[in-house]
Amino acid sequence: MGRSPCCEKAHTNKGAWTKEEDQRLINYIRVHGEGCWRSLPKAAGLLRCGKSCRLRWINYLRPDLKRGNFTEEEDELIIKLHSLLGNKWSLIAGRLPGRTDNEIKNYWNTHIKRKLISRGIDPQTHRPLNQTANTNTVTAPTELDFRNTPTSVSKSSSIKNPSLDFSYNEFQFKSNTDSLEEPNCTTSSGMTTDEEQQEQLHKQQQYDPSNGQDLNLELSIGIVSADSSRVSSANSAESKPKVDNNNFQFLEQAMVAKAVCLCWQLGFGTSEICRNCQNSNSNGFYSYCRPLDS
DNA sequence: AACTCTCTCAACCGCAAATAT
DNA sequence: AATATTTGCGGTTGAGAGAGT
Repeated sequence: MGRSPCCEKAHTNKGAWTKEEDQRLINYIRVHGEGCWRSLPKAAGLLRCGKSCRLRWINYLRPDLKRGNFTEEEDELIIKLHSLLGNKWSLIAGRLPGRTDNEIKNYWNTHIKRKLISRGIDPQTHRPLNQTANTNTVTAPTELDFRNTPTSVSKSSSIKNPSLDFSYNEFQFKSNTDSLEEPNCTTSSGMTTDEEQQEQLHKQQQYDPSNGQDLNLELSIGIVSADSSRVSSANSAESKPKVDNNNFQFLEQAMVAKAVCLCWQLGFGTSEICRNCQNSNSNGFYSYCRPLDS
């Protein structure tokens, strides 16, 4: 038996949204909040399917959206994140406050791809174009590389290697429940997590997948155990900490659980997570760090 | 002015994961 | 545990705008 349609297509509008529809949606969400997208259209008096409402809100109507062109800094960050994560647009968007996955995806396809090609870099592999024919040679010091992995593969491919490096990140994960231990616990490698992070940082500095460019991603991810309320309820990471080795989200959970603010690691500011990192977004990740005085 | 081509981006679609029953 | 339902994601499409002829 196939899936039932998400809505009664015969009685729903499609295509561009009118101002009146936008206003109805905004008004409804102002009063009732986000969520329950399935029932929202009827409740809000909209002849749209729930998915359409959700998309319209997330990509266009949300008040915290940043409008306008991408900055050079955002360009570079997207490139770096794409080299790390591949086409994980929602994860990339999680690092760019006010930007949506759809927006970044479009921007990537229309601008950044071309930009990289003009630099002589293959936008899929992030390697020089004349080397992409030989990309079977794995040069990264990693056992799992998510870059350019089709969704179906990354979601279904087994993370069976017991010693899992999350490539290019300063954090190393093990694909067992130890990965969710508290900081300072000794891991299977015999080092404390702090030591591992130091070493991973060192590795990161040594290895550069983007052709000699600095790959300090300036990523920062909050310690979920310190205050799990910071993590959005939309993210099931904290509410269902089950470990699914076949699921990419396991890595997200592990990242959230184990990683710490890089600013903090590097000794910027105080002994606490910087305030940029405290602004968790809907993915449950914290914003990437900007300089504290920006 | 009229037509064609190219580009952009909002929106749709199908699928899979997550959640509910 | 099995099935149904909802949500979220990534790929793709197509309408509209702008540029070129």
